[in-house]
Amino acid sequence: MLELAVLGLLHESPLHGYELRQRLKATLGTFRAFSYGSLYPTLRRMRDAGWIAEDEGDAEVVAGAPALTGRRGKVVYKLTAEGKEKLAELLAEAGPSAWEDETFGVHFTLFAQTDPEVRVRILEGRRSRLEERREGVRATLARTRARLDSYTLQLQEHGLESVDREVRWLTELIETERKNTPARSTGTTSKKAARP
Amino acid sequence: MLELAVLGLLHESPLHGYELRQRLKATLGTFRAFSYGSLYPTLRRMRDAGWIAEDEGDAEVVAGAPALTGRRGKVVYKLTAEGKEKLAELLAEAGPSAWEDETFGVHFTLFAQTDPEVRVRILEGRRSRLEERREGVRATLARTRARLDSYTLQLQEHGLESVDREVRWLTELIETERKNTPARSTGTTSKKAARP
DNA sequence: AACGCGATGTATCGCTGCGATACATCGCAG
DNA sequence: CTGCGATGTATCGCAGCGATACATCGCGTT
Repeated sequence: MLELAVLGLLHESPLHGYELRQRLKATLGTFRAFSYGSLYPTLRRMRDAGWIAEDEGDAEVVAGAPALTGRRGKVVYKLTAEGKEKLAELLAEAGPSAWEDETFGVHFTLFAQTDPEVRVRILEGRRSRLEERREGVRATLARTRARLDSYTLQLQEHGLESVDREVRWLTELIETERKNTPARSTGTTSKKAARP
Repeated sequence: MLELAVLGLLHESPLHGYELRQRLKATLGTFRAFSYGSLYPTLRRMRDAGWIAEDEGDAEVVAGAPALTGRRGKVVYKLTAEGKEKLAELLAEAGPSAWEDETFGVHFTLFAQTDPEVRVRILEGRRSRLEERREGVRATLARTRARLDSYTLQLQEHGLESVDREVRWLTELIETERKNTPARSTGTTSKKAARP
């Protein structure tokens, strides 16, 4: 899902690997880093897929002595038309893949570029996912509570509270979101709206 | 670090893969699952390394028709002497590897089997690690705040608060821990104590 | 003037773990 | 007697991480 993040970032301006990684750190914050070990291979894959292209141009600015081995200028990437299409497609994605732990954060940072309806759907999906998990854990916990030592119990408690906290956060966001949208009809509008 | 978790679980009683996984879910709770995709290969690796051994015995209880293809009874594993050694070694580990995101939870669930001094050291290490991360994010955030849209900002804020929360939790735990131990001298005892 | 160090920059390698999937058996409810 | 959900073992491809290597640039110190 690094792909989505990269696409989103490049949509604003062309960037090279290093910069991309800085931005990734800046936008994702506490959530993840996306090391170079994933970035560069992904960039290559995306280039091969035709979603992004190398935007040579200011390479000579840096290239003081480019004749060493096989040149070493910075490689600036920018979105292609296909890339933009792909981005739009991924941004419209409001299915389970969007509310998974690893993916949700990325989607969230791109909410400014996301359709309001999709935003709400992702937020709600994420919340259900979390609630499911919480109930699952609670159930297992109820069954096994007796067997567990106090440390493990404390960990469970803490984990459960964390989930609770995120659920509450999401709920607030959803309400704000609803308030800010023209409120198209009440409750579950549904009736689909361009599902791929 | 599934290895540590498995070692810790098997230290209490012999178990087979499926059961191991149930226990893993029960003890780790919200933190992770450890799918079969990691469990079984790990089990094999550990067996090959000599840390665990297959404890055949009640295989015939289940084996109604064992002659099918190449038998299919449950495989019960138990700790070997080497396994116990390895467990003790890993349990004494209080270095950076113990306070990483993925590892910390596992260490924590095994705290009942861990030396009190090591417990405190892990807790403190984890806290510093978190504080470092928080400051790092805060710094980047201060530098880039202006460029970020409100959604991204909210994500940052939420993430930061989560980290804060865990730091507070750890602080409480550390205090409790100190209170419960005979308090060997005051503050940073240090002077080392069997570092591998 | 020389030195080195930290930021910038691209890239690879091995490893851990995940999710999906396959397959087989058992006990039980309809 | 039929099928379904729990029990049980196992593999495959993939994403991402952390460590590492290497090269250049701008900077302040000595």
